[in-house]
Amino acid sequence: MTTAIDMAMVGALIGDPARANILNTLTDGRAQTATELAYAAGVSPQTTSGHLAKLTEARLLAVNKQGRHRYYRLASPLVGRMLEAVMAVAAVAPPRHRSPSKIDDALRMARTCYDHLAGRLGVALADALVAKHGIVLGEDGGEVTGEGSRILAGFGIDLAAAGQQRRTFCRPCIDWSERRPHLAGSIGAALASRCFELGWIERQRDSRAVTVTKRGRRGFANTFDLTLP
Amino acid sequence: MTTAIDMAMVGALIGDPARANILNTLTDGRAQTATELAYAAGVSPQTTSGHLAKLTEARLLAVNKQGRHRYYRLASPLVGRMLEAVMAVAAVAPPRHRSPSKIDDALRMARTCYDHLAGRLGVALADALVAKHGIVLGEDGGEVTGEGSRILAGFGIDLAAAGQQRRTFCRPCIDWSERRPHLAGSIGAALASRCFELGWIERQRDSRAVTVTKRGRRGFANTFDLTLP
DNA sequence: CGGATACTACGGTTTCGGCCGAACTATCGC
DNA sequence: GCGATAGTTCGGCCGAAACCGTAGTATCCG
Repeated sequence: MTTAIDMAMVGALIGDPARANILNTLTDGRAQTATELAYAAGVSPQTTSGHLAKLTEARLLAVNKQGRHRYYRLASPLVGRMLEAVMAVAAVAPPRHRSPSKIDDALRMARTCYDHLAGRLGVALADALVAKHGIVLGEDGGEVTGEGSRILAGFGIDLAAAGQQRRTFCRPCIDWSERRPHLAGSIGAALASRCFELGWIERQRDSRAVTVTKRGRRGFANTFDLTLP
Repeated sequence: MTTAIDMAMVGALIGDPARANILNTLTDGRAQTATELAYAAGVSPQTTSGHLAKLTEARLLAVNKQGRHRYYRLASPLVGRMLEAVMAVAAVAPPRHRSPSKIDDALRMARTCYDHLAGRLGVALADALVAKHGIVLGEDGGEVTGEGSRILAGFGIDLAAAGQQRRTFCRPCIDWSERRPHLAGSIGAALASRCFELGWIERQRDSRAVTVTKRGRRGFANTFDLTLP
């Protein structure tokens, strides 16, 4: 069964703590330099370099050379979805001593996950859309209703423009901090980018966390009946 | 980042060749005894026992004790989806010496993947439904059209009964042998079980492969305009 | 009860791979 | 050109874990 060997190879790549840290920090979709990743991984630059070489050779990462910097990023959305899936299992799997306080509060509140929103904000947004009957979410799929299209159009997301042939899809993604699904897929991505565009949320420096602005707080309340703590 | 450690733990579990073999043979959704898995893993029963214990403790597998046998199976669909995702990137990732002939022809032709159909049959079925405009498939989502509901109903799948509140969803799943999406999700599962029910396909002993019966060949041709080699 | 089968527990060996220190190459700013 | 920064390569050390042989427990069958 030659295919299982390939699976093992990918698993082993994820299976090292340093590499897992690297992959984890790259799940926000942005590219990072080798040095930044070394800091995130908690190992020396030399060691990090080796890890990055392996990950790149295996096509999990891609590199952009820019002057003396090398920007690493996830090679494809496929890799991002795989990491999501692994995280989902990891969140449920171990009965181990998990100290919930260890998870950064800001991250737990709101963060980006490749191209969409996660954390309490992401989950709350999904819940709000479900409550308004704008979307229907199941275990392994989701659907935008007619009402949902209307809501999203009102929010400034043009579903038709998003592609006549390439449909805009709605995919649930299990949130590892909240253990409940949030919105991924093209709908999730469109929602997130529209929120950035409106200035409702802003990326934090050196973190996957995002902060909800004052305007965003009002906006989420008005548009989605969503009250954030 | 305590969460990356959990991810690494899961990755390390997948990352051993013996364990990868075990997980891979369990992706067909059936339960297997420790001895059968030892054979599949290619290591001694003692070693296998240790691996199974680790996988079970991490909640990737679940056990059913029956007499002196222990039946191991994937602990949840979540684990199945994770393995699908890992396989998908493993299939794309390595430029390594991959000998395509090594993949068993029967497996390549048709097999089960947790609860749905994969291989050429699975991909062809998905293609046929797309061609008939019964479903729309994108990278990370799918949708059943009105025409699709009609086709499926004619095939004996009652979408309404499948759940009023729990909608029947359509999810693409990248096939590692064909490198193209086939149908997963509740639609994929319903299709597969209906095919078994009609006697169109049959499980092979000691393999994840399935064979298309004579009746199945006619049925696929008549119902889905699908000609199999 | 007694032998056979299914599985698990323990101990010792060996290999694999992560890690860092030191040294090397490439780019930037001056 | 020169020093500084970003990044990689090399070599040696060391710990974790996979593996099997042996031995032990549970279950089936006659």
